[in-house]
Amino acid sequence: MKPITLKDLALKLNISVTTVSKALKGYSDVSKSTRDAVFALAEEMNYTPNSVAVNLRTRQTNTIGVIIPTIVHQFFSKVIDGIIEEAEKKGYLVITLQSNESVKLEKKQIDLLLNKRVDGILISLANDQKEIKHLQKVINKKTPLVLFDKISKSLVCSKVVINDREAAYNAVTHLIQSGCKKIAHFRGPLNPQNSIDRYLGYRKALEDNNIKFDKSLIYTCEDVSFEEGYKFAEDIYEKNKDIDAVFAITDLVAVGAIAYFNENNIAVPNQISVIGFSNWFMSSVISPSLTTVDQPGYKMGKKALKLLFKEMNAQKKGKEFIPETIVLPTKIIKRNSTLI
Amino acid sequence: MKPITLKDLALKLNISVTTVSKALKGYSDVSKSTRDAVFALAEEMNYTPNSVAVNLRTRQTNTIGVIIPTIVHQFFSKVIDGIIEEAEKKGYLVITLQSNESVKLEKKQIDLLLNKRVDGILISLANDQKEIKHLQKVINKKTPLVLFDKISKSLVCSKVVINDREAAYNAVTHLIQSGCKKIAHFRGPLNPQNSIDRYLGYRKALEDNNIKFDKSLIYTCEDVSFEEGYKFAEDIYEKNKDIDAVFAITDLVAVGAIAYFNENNIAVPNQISVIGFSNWFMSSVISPSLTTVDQPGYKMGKKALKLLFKEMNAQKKGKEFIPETIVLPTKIIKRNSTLI
DNA sequence: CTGAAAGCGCTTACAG
DNA sequence: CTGAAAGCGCTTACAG
Repeated sequence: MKPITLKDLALKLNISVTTVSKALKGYSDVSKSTRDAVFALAEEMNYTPNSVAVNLRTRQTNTIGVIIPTIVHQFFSKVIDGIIEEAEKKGYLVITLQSNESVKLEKKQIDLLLNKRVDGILISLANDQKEIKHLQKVINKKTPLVLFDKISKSLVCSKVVINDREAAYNAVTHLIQSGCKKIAHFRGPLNPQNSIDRYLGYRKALEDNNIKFDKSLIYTCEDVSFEEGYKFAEDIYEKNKDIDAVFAITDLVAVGAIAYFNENNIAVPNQISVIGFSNWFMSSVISPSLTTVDQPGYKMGKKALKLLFKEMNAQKKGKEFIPETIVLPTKIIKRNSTLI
Repeated sequence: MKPITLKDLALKLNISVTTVSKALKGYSDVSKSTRDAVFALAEEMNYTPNSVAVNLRTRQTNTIGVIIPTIVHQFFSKVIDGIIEEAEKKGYLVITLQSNESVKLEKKQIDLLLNKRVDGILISLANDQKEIKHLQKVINKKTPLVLFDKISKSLVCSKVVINDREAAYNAVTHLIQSGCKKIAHFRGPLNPQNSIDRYLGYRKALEDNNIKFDKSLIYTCEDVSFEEGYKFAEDIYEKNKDIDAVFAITDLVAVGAIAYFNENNIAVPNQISVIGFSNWFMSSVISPSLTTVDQPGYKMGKKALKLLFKEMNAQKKGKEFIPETIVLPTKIIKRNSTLI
């Protein structure tokens, strides 16, 4: 039951391992008769090459590593979907790890992947990112690295993102154009760049429309959860009956807010409009259905992998590679939680 | 920038590679002074072992492979979550592959994982499963294998499942107890075992309650989608105005049905009750919220991996391993789409 | 306590 | 066209 090796084939055919290897790889300097014999026997004995040995010899594993905060999250599972599909096309396998928003875990996982000698790493950073030494290490070791969605501006490497600031700007502008004037923002945690950017987009939209920024209308999520959305909606409504819109950091939070409004007979969107971010499937089936910003997860996964391959290929050819940043377009999906 | 190897350390310390290796692995037959020197240098030079070489030498990769139909599906992403968490605890990495419900792809992926010499494989089968040769191959090669959720009865290996028949039986009984008499079933595709079992549970519940089975109340999903739920709801309502309940193969289908009923002012649950299966997060936030059967994905992933390890360990010790089947409990989550 | 040697299963530059 | 040899980076049984 031990796997068949090249040696087994060579022994049976009475030729050298070298020749068997070359025959199997279709080298031209092997006679047709030998090649045929090798292929026939390999087929018959059900030979499959031992990837581990090949990897060691070629210093290449055809494996890439992916680290995301959490997989049970529609956006990230879409990204993973895109990555796996694209990787498979090129004969690569994908190892997925979850940081659970912990930088400590993230560090350990980077080391695991590095030891595993993956050919490249794709990562979306944990929220409490303050230091980036572990990522700098990846770059120093010349392991291709691409950040996506949750990135760090201070790292010099390729990135795939959306323009969070602009997307948020557009979302809030949409609310303003529909007549809203007192717009709350349930923002994300303080650290992540995309949470900051969405907040800045919100502020800019207010500014450009001469709406005074009011700090008391800002709530900060820690877990970015349904419960927070619900709780913040309750709190803000009790303190500001005249609030007329909520821009939430993500659909889950928006759905929590809508749940509170529904339960308390506060009409969405007639009294309060709500706009989310991400476009989870869920948002299309709740009532009222949620207007939101579509965030192209699947595409982001594909693009991130393509960029990684580009870097890997440049490296193989010994060429210099200049990091690229790809900004994917977003669009507002208009549904029934906003007036227009 | 080439990674540091044992040889590099040995050269610097003027000792043999053997001793360096032993020191690093904490063998007792290395003097303390040597060990200290080795550790100090390894630390200083940032040595990390090359897993590929270790894997080749030890014939073990500390990697397991997982194949699921699709990752963008809350149930499966929960399973993956459970698998990854559990694997990480034991120092294992997880390669995830999606069959997209294609057996052809599944076969290729099995080969990939086998070539990769993963230490074990976890799989939830594609729907159009008719043959199982590729899985039999895994067993023949003595690679530990555990099936979960979507299994094949004819394979002799470990399995982790829920009792689909019983769960469906309970769901339908719940509808009957609430007074429903004309209960439709939007079933899954014809092939998968769990789809068959849920259908059988439905029939048994009718039988035990003296409700005559009516073939025209059965609709068969192909994609198990929202759209199918919607379409089937429309069709059945047009043909049977007196229908009073729908038991759907999965939440997504149930949510599609509810969407149709809502849009057409057919009161759920007062006119028609709806019960789903899986307990996606979505089900708790739609209106009316969906009564459903909770399917423990996270736990299933953990259990499947534990069973796999059990088999791997037995194998290492040369012990015989008798395949086990674990049946996880399910429960009905009562919400507002049913009368009680 | 230390190390030479063999070997895991491949690939490839080189010689013939 | 074929193959001996070296080597990828480790581990481990064995000798001293």
